[in-house]
Amino acid sequence: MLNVGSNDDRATPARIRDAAISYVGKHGWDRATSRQIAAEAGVPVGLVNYHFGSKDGLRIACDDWIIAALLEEKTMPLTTGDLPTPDTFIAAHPELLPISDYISMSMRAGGHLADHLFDSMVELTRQMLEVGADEGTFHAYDDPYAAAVVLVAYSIGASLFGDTIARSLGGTDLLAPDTYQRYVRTAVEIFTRPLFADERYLNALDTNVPPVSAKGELHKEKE
Amino acid sequence: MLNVGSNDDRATPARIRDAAISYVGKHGWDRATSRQIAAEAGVPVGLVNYHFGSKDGLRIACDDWIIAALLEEKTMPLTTGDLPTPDTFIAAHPELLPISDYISMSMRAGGHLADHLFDSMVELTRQMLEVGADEGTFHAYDDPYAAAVVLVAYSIGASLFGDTIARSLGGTDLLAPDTYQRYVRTAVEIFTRPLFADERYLNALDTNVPPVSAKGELHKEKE
DNA sequence: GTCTATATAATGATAGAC
DNA sequence: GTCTATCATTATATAGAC
Repeated sequence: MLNVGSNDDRATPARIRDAAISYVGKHGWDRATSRQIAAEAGVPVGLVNYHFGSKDGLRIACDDWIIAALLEEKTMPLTTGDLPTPDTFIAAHPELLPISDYISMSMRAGGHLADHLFDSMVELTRQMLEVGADEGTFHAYDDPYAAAVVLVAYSIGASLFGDTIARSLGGTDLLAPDTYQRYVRTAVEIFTRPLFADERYLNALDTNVPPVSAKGELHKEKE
Repeated sequence: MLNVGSNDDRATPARIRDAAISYVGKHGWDRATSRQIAAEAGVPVGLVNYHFGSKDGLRIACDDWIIAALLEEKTMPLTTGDLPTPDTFIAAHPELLPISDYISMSMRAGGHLADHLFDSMVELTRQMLEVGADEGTFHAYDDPYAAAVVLVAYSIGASLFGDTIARSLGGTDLLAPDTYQRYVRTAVEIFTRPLFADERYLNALDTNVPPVSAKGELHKEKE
């Protein structure tokens, strides 16, 4: 899949779709144009709309293809202790690497694909938390589903800001050995040695004393 | 600031800039047009480029104004045990609420403002980790700066996916009392009771057995 | 199915009256 | 400084030859 070699026996719609996934992965849908995608696919512009109807039709086709491709991959290693971060997921499935940029872009942009991926990651994480809790390797949280939701949001944040993290850590590529080691070591330490030295904040919440707002009244609206 | 009431005594450049911040906060720079921004500001299109030269000039002016506005706010409560998440920061500075959407958009899009905000949040978090470690309320991590970087990436992820988190938790608005309580309670529990039930993963890293990357070596400590 | 050429609309930016 | 009118470009989408 996503073969960009010389002997290209893919059908035209597949070539256009793969070119779109590649190009959009670098520039996003807003900045990507039908002409640029067509040029990358080596076809004239007219064929894009002939096969997909419109640019939005192409986007939907790409999203659907991504979802279908991820559904075929069910070998996520639930046995390891690693959380299903995008990094570890891609590491376990290098054949999905060409679409990883597209996925990142989609998470940034939001929308249906982002929601779908978020939900899938939550479900995977929830299962891993369950297995880990049974095995005694993971802590059994009071609200396991909510814990999965929050952990997924965290891991996506780390994924989207991989380049920024690398830069902050003095490197250029997060996957460079030194930088990646420092990053992973820190992340693992955070989930091994709790940030809060004791349970005072948790107890404050459980005794109905919200620590954020001084007046104990949560915010009303967000404009 | 960002007054959109009836008695609008702001100068025209300020009105255009505020309208841009508001509109871009909802739609992003790519989808925002000069005409729509001008319409929201109640001025003809020509004035936008007259005062800011170009659309990109307007963007730079907005970014600079945001940075300046945040620089004026130095009252981030370092004494509390709260981490400087975007939520808590906005909660501490409700006058910045009109620009929170613009900030979120900028973090999604990346670029100089996003990098600047990320670095600022890292520095704030690093200070809080230091203070908290001295006070005994926070854990003293082996690499405090890297810990701040990772925690900021996590908090931004939670911030960018606030709506998605709310939806996953069965609500529509993350700041609705029930949903927010469930979210905060879970986040606090995660940072109170470590995900990893023991130190085996941390020890595995420290004994030179990287779980993800094939070849790895222990990094040298931060400068 | 494929390709060239074109229609239509919207954009950023500017010229010039007031 | 403000506003109207317009230019030049570029985008999506389509028509029609092959």
